[in-house]
Amino acid sequence: MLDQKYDVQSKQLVAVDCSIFGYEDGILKLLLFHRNIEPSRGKLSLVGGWVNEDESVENAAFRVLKKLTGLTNIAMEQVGVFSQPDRDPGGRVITVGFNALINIKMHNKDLVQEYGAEWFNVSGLSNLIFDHNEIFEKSLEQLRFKASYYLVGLDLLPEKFTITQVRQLYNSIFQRKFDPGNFRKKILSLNVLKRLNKKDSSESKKGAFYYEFINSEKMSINERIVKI
Amino acid sequence: MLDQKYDVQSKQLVAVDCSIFGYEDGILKLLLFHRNIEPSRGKLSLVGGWVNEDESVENAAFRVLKKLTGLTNIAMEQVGVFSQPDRDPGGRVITVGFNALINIKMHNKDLVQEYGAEWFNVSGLSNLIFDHNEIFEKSLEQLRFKASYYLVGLDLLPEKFTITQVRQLYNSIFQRKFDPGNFRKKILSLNVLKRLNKKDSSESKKGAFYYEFINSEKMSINERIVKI
DNA sequence: GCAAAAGTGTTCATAATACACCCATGT
DNA sequence: ACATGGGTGTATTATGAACACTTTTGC
Repeated sequence: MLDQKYDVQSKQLVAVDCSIFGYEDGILKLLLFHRNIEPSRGKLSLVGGWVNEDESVENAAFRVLKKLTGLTNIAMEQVGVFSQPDRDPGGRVITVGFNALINIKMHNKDLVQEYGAEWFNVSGLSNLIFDHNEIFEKSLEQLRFKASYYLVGLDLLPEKFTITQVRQLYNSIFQRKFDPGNFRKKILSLNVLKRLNKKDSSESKKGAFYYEFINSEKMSINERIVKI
Repeated sequence: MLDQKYDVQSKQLVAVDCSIFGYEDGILKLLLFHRNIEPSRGKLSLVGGWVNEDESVENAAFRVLKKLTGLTNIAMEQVGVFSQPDRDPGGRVITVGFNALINIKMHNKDLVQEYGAEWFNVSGLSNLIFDHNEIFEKSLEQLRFKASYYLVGLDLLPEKFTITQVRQLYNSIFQRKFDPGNFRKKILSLNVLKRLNKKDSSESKKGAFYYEFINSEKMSINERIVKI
């Protein structure tokens, strides 16, 4: 700080707002809830919560995610700070956007229902409250960016999965169709998947080999997966 | 927010800390100042300031930059939120890191001196207060990342500059030596520079053509400049 | 003439993309 | 037998990196 003392500064309300992405039936979805406090009661909102004095913003984000889905140990990432003084008509709130990508099948549906939350298809979302559209757009952009460099979301798929399933996940994230042959070659060239001897015959007559993840550590930012 | 009311939440001190990078004599530098309040009075610190209730964090960052350098209209970018409860021994402060890249020759040296600030070579910096080392490391990483996709810092150079000058700037940002031939070809292939008819003869006997920037708008993220 | 920076050209390896084509099998 | 998704191979093009080589001119 340039010169002012700590005790004469104005304090602010600080919150987190989480873009919780989920994947189910080949579709990328976002968890939203019907806001139950004024202002804008009943309208759609990202999942958020206040930041307490004795915790980091990351901790607040994890707390919010757990409260709504029951999930812990999910990677979350900062998206950015949103702090226009008038962004929340209810008062001055500085919010930190966070991203999470979860397996819809794994979360606690009772909690989601209790809070009036719902999963929405990400394509076409545009009527959230406040500046939540902006936060969501930036979150999606960041998810795509990350997915272009890292193999994301393997924990969203079953333990054993086919390359086609990975491709469908990527199709849903990027809203485009990747070439089956090229995508397969690219993913396998990363050397992070191990082919099993079992086959999945539910999607094709020939059957597709199952793969599993070896480990996550050493994927570098140089190994670009898809070009965006 | 999931359910709590606005008026019972705890408010926090919010600050910005800016990594102000400068370029001079072929060297990348960082503006730091000797902190003049307790705790840690006298130790080296990033340039920071408090966020007021009626402004965005971006506004606070611009305000701080102007206060210390006199400069306005400088692009600044969020680096991230740093919010460990104990990060500042003086009390709970949530800080937002910001980046700026300025031309050292253009700033107001009197202001810098008045606040006890100094320019330090970025290579080897490691003894800042609190978590400022972490903020600085992330800032430098972000600067490099951005410079790998966009032609940054052209306003740091004279109006008319040689390709060699651009390369030296990049050498200083990445702390490595780019191949003169390849760098030249890559930069010129972006089609954002226009060759002038004048030559600079101060650096070589043959003389090097001056170039100037055409415009900044349409550089896309696909046009990678250097691989990191 | 020579050193030194400016600038051009060549080669090699790698990677993205498009797309042809074979494989296996349930119906 | 044939349609369908699985999987492989190939041609094309673009790009990065290494580096040889040519140009210019002050000394």
